[in-house]
Amino acid sequence: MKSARTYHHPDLRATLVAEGLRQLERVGTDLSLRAVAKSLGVSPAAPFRHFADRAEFMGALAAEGFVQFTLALTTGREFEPMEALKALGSAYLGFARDHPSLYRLMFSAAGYSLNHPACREAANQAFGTLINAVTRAQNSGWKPGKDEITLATAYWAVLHGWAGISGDGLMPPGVTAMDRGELLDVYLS
Amino acid sequence: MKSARTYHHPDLRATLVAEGLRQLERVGTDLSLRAVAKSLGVSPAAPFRHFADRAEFMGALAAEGFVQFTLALTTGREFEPMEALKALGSAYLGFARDHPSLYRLMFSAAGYSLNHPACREAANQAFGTLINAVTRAQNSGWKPGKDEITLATAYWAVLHGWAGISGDGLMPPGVTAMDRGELLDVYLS
DNA sequence: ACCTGAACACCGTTCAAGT
DNA sequence: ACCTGAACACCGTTCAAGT
Repeated sequence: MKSARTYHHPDLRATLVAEGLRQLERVGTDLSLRAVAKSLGVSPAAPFRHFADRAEFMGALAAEGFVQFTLALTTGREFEPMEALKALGSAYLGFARDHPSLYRLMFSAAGYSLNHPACREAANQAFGTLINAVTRAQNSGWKPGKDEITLATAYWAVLHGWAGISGDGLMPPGVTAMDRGELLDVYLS
Repeated sequence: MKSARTYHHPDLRATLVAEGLRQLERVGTDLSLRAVAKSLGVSPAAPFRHFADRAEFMGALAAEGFVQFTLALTTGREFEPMEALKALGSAYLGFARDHPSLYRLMFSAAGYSLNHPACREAANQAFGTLINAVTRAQNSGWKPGKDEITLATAYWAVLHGWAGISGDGLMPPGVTAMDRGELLDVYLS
């Protein structure tokens, strides 16, 4: 029924991921693998030649999200340490705001990120970027004496929590204005 | 086929919520309404006499979660303000740790909490408890001059982010030990 | 007023059969 | 090696019919 020309897709795996990322932002984190396949004109069973199951597919999306994330976090190297730390926070919140479903997926406990190895590695790299910025700030006199990993994790927690509250529409009315860096002044004083 | 005795359930709505909360913690946030109905010996269509759709059912679960949450947060009134603030944070993290799926559901943006009115009201009450603790601390000299709602939101963000990172299994190895209050010392110094 | 039974459109997943 | 077609068990949801 189908010509041999289109029977084998050039690179179905990559195309599925690309379309998956598109649908993720459109329909949210419970996107259907069937719908992704259908919009690519491919059979519902086709994705299973490239991903063991839906969880592995979602893990691939999350992994791709983490590399984009790390890229977005690599910023502010030209600033002085304290400004660079704020710039990183600003970039973090900007990414979460611009890719809400992707960000949510990346940090979902549904096992997408947890076991998926590529995903974990990409996440660790993102966290490494954060630690670097914290270390730089600490070397310039910020919060001396505290363990740097603990400090970085706590900073991560502020950003992660802020992104979540904001993204879930739970931010109290008066507070919305400061989601681009001023947040950090509250604790980073 | 069924006797008139068991045909009408005493209080199906409440029973559905109770069983829903049970299954939520067992199978996670993507529990099936059909499975809940089945384990109650009731037809798959029965829940729809009590909830408009699945989202409204999940909203009811989240609302129940928020009242338990508020209860858990009402603690430390006997302590001095700064200790009470830490106790609240400790209780917050304890709740998130003990009810991971419920906590996740409560803050999920899938629309469960957002529109659901009972849920929003319960969430606001929980946030009010937090603001009270922050105000008490501020009146005793903590971070003077900062807007109290902003301050409370930032504190909330630390806790929410910490709970998320911890619950998703993303906490770096060395940091796990301090999830019961010492976290706060990092920023609340 | 509340519940059932059967149906519908959807979903993830499997597997023999096609190219 | 990669994809299809058809099937299976599941799901949310609707609605006429039962109590």
